Amino acid sequence: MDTNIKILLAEDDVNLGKVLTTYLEAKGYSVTHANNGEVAYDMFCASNFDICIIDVMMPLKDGFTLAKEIRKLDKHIPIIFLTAKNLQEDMIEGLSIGGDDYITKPFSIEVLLARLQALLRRTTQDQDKGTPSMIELGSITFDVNRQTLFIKGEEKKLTTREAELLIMLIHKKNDVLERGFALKKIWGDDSYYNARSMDVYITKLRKYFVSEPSVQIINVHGVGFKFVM
Amino acid sequence: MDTNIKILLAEDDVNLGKVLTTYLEAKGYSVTHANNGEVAYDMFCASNFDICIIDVMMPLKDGFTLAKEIRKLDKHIPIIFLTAKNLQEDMIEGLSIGGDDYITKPFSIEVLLARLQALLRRTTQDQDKGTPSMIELGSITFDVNRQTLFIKGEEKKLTTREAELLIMLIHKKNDVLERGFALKKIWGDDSYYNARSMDVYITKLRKYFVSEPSVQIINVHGVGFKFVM
DNA sequence: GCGTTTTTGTTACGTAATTTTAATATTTTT
DNA sequence: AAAAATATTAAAATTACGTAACAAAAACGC
Repeated sequence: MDTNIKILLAEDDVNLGKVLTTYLEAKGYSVTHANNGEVAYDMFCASNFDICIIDVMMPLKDGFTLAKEIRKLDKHIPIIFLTAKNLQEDMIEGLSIGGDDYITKPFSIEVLLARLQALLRRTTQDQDKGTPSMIELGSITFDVNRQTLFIKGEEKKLTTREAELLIMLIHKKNDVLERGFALKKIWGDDSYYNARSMDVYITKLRKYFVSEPSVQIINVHGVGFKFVM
Repeated sequence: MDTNIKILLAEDDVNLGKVLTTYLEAKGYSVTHANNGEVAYDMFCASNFDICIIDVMMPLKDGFTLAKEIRKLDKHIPIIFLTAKNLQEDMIEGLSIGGDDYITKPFSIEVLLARLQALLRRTTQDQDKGTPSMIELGSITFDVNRQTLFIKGEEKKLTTREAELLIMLIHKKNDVLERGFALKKIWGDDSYYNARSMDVYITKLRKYFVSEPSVQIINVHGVGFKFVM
């Protein structure tokens, strides 16, 4: 799981609440379970959640009222409604007061998870980070995004093919990158000529690393190549 | 209605397609209706939509395949699936390949509208947050609305084409913008001469960023261009 | 409307990337 | 050790990209 997503679960059915909590926690989420709408509201105020799952019919404060109050405090937080009622008017009301999704009971727990993930995917847009762009290869640095090697201060731009192949080799560092696998991934099929083409690129990559003997691309006869360092 | 939201509707059932189109247009949306997956894909490439509503079972190209292809070109566009199947596995698959919602037939048209609005509310909101008028590109600022770059205090007004291309590149930041895709979107078709024209504009954009080496427009041979920063 | 400016499109050609070819070398199998 | 399979390398051929210079079209001011 990403960075410990915090879920507020408002559900008065003790059984269902426990099942959901256990399941979601097993999936790596941090779950706070409230047994009624008022407690849920207090908990919402007391802490920072990433998403709310709210049962519509609850004692003391129903789910719609709770959702409206939460929306007043936070216009952006994702809200999923759970409900035993399958009335279309209720669904429309739930969505129109600011809910993002509306799941009717009985529902499969996997479906809830799928909808939860779909919603989180959309709301937590952190796609900027995620790919460590810089990789240290001994004294040589490889900027993956820029397809560039920095060799003793010198900047060497790689071609697309060179970069693709190097990424695959590094991904299998100290382990064999199989010929056929790399060929299919990069060249689309493992024909004779593509295999020779790959050989050409192996040669080119080796030349870039002559100044760094701790890095080597060694051949494993009949199998593929191994990037060792 | 906001600013004329454009919907791509991929639905092979002619009747349902017409009903939905009429209804959504009456609600102020602009609807483009495709009768099968292949036509839908072509239409997606040919213009700019705000949301896609995709039937899962369609001739020539099924909805899941279509959605995957669309997701490859645009990571952010909201997608709602429609389907006659009520299989949980299909719903989970649909959501996990990048769908935002999954509605099973028969459905009430009001429910579709409510879910559509809930999703648009979230995505247009996020867009406002995620794509502000001013975009910082290293030391250079790009005013999207005014199509202007601010380079070391100097104001450089971009032409429409330059701005269109730059916006598409930024939208795919650190990822490949496919040649054919950009050509169809901006130039209408991906003929040889339009491709050369695109090259010319890439050259122009690169010149604007010479003073900011952390920003680069890298060619991915045979595929397209990557705006990295 | 008319000339000017700006923007966009076209063309030609140089450069670079990739694939194909071929000659040679190495490793494995028999 | 010979034969077969596989690998290395340079170089030629092919394909894709980059850019300058020019042409056409659209937008603008008068």
